[in-house]
Amino acid sequence: MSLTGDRRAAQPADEPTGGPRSGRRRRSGRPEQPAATIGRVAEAAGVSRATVSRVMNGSPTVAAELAARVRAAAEALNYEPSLVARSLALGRTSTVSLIVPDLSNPMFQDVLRGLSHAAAGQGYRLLVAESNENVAEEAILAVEARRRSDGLVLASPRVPEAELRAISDRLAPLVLLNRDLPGSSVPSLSVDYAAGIAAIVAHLRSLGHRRIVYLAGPAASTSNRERQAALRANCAAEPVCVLTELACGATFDDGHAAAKAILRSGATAVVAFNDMVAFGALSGLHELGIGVPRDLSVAGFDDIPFARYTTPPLTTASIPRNELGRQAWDRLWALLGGGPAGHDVHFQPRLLVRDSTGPVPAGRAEAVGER
Amino acid sequence: MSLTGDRRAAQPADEPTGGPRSGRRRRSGRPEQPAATIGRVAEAAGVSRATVSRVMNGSPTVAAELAARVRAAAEALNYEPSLVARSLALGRTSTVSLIVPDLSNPMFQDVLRGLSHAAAGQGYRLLVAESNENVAEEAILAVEARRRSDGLVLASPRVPEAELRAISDRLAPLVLLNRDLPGSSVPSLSVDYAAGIAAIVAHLRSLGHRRIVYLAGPAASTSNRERQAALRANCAAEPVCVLTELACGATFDDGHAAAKAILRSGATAVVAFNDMVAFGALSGLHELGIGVPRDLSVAGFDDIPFARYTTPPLTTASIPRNELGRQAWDRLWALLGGGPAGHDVHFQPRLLVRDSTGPVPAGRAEAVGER
DNA sequence: GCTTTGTTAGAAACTGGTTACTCAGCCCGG
DNA sequence: CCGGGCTGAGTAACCAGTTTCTAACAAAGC
Repeated sequence: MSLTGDRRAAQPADEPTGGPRSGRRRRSGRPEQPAATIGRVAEAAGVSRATVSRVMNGSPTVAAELAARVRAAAEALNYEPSLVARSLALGRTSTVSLIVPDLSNPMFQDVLRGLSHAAAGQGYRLLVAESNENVAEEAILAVEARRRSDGLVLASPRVPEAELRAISDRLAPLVLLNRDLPGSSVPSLSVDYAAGIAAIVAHLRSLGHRRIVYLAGPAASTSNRERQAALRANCAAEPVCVLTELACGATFDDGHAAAKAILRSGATAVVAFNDMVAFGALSGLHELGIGVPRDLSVAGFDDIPFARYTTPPLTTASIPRNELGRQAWDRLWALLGGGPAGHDVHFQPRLLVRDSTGPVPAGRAEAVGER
Repeated sequence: MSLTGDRRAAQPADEPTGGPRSGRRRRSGRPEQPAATIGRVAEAAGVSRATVSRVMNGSPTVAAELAARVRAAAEALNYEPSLVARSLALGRTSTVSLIVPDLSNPMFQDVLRGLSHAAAGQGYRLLVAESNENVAEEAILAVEARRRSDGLVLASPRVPEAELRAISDRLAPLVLLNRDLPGSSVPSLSVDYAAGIAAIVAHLRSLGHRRIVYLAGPAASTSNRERQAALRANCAAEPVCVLTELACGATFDDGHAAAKAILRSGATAVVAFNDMVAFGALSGLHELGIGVPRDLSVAGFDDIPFARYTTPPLTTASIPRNELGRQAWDRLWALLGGGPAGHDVHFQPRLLVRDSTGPVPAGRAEAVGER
């Protein structure tokens, strides 16, 4: 028995010819040829593997005639370089990962698209994972996703800061979405929810509203906390502003269910956690015979694609979701090149005044002693 | 110069200690340790690489004490096995790819989610690519995505059949969405659009409608062609059915713009290419003062999440989008195991009768000589 | 004509894991 | 007391590429 024996030598010689040995794992089904490797192409072309590699990578240091021969051999064998082997040799996978809490959220869908497009421009592909299910394992998921790729874009509002800090260097190159890691050098892109809320409140005030009800999102949500805090701060700054808060949620149905409570609050304007909730509120109020914006004004947040099409079209704060993905790629690309990632960005929402907000109904402005 | 020289020997010895050599590519930023390899762990634990590998993979043939030592060494070095090297050795990446034409389409968003979840259950991750941009390169994209992973789910309505057939064995294991490859063994999951259209038409007929207008989707879209063909067939089967077709599109705005043409058609019912178009039509008709379903009935297709929330809520045909993704994974998983993929599935849409369809207005039923 | 320079292309080391095979050591029965 | 069976761990081949170093050869210069 040969000491240099191929460990597959024990397999039955089931190849019809003495030809190429079969791939380790063969699929059932089609006859399927043995998956050409660089070695087999080299053999067929009568050159070394190094030369094949050079030809496949367009190195100019190969004589034209030889290169043609190699290409012909590659073609004939249907050769495709193994990207895994290439990744190993190069130490680079040309893949980046994106982790989002919830793929059904339009926000992250657009981030996904923006990131995917931008990354594709540099030949990078995107690995996607949703962390919705097991919040506890979010950090593990992040580490694992990062290991499969060259970099990570992480939108993870729920991982505790200490834990995130502990693994942040294992995740680098890393770009954070919608949260930051104070004192670290991890680039972070976020939306200035406070500014968006401020714009909405200013708009409502300019219409004369002094009593506002907030339909709060999930308590665990960072973005809800930010929006809520901004709302409180903005109202506190205005002596004649009354803010009511209703625990609500993040869905259409949550907003819909809140309609009666909205009326009971006595407010003249509704600020919803997001557009879906606003949308639900619109629907619930409609069923109660309340006119919007005639009797009550309603504002959302996010500017999801459908916000333009509700009846009435929704006043909301728009955030550049695609841009968020694109810029995340810019940051990550910079980090991948070893350079600095550029400044953090705090995206400013843009107030979109549509038809769901209007002046305070006559006779209700003085409810809190206005003027 | 040593013949066994490390090719990195020429690099400046910038390590602060004589310690571990640095990783080939170092990032700027954090100090960053040298990325432990299995060899370094083996060295630290005083065992062979084989033993480290066995410990990391939970092989029971390692003495408990030794295993503990290895684990301690791995821990101390912050060792994480390279998934790329692992993939190369195992001939398996534990990644599958999904290619969709358009990530903004709710249909594919749900397929993405369903597939991602299902695949995660078996430890597989998902690589996502959108082929929207360059239709011409869709086939190339598919091949490339497939090469980075172990299998492919392809929703590619526009690649010509001949071309798809030509590359289908390079793409295997492959699962097709919303198209098939007759005569091949490639599993295919699709939606029976014809059945959905038939259900809608039957519903409209039962309400007395005999004049239907179809707001056609993009001409290049396979699903539009199927819906259109089914509509023609269904109407042809009914002697007293008049079908008008309007070139429209796939967006809200397309539907909105079609409102006047709808009225001119004299039809009593509208069948839209999809929900977005129906939604737009609803809006446009509303602006023209047309009551739905009082004056005109409107039906959509797809049951996108918002269809429940339009005013009036949209009658439409629902397709099990998540299920499509899940089943795609089932098929792919079977193929990855080398087994047969199970039967093709033709998902049957479910008619959801909501409020946007109603009886033909009095006085219009006889427009085509009914009864 | 002989050295110098410049191309090419090959040999071999390298990426970081996995695993078939081998063998040392131990326990036990004959 | 010796051979056989079992266990645990090491050796080395292997996955499929990339790249450094080296050497052969040709052309150019002196």
